[in-house]
Amino acid sequence: MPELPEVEVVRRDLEREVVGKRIKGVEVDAMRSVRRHHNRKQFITRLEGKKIIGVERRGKYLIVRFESGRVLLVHLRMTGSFRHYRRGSLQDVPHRRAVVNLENGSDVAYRDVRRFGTWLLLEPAEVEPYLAARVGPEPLGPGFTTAFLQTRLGDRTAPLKAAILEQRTVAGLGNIYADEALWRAQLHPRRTAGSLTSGEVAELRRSIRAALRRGIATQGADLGDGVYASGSMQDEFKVYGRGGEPCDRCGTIIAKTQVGGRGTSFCPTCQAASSASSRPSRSSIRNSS
DNA sequence: AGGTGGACCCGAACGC
DNA sequence: TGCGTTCGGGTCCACC
Repeated sequence: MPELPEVEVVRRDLEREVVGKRIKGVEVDAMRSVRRHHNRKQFITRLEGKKIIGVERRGKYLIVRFESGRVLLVHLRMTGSFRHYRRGSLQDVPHRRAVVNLENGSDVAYRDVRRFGTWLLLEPAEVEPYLAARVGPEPLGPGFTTAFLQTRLGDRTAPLKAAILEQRTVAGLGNIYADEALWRAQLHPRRTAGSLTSGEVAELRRSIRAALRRGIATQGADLGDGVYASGSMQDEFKVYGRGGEPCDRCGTIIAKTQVGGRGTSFCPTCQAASSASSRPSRSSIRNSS
């Protein structure tokens, strides 16, 4: 599912294909978010003839900026994806929900099997307030400090994993990279968020950043399900989707459970519920024999 | 106020 | 084989 690394890969692709281009036409079919927030005809009219000057990202939101200052805010949710087609090669793929025709003759198609994805056209003054209400500092940016994370976890009683999944705490973190980050930090997903020592918070911050960076470096994860992103991160997962397999660090069988209503995979030994002292150290990483 | 669980959606995987 | 059921995932919202 697209989380920060996958969305960043999509952003880079889109940036390369659409920045500097002008929109000729837009087709929108069966998009709940457009019907809910806009008059469809007006939505299309507002995009036609407009020049795209940038594609940015905040958390999992894609920010398509126009010359006018208006912004198309796109959230892929679970199964949203974009694909760029050269002039005349546009295909009528299953679950295609929208197409943006560019003036150079190429097309950008939007696919979304489960139709959770959202497109929202915002006026210049609306963009920052909208995002500020929903997402915190970029975890790979300078604002994501240990002090910030400590404040967000505070004395909260929610499970640690639920706390870091909040987008105002860690913008762009989703279920997969949350599990991967907690494995790296050797923290139990059900630990009470407020129970972490400052050392553990610092390690958590490092682990979140490392997991996300690794995701970007591998061009994100490709989990099929109609998603076009084509990275190789799925081959490097330490816990996600690996329930029943041995932990790379200690050999214990990876457990699969529910935390905060979300499927959660973790190593019961490395990520013990308490007592950091008895856990395998980073230096005892197991050789694959 | 913080925490929890359901709704949204639909294909895949599973059970019988 | 074919049917029905369950699951999952990000975000919002209602409820406690």
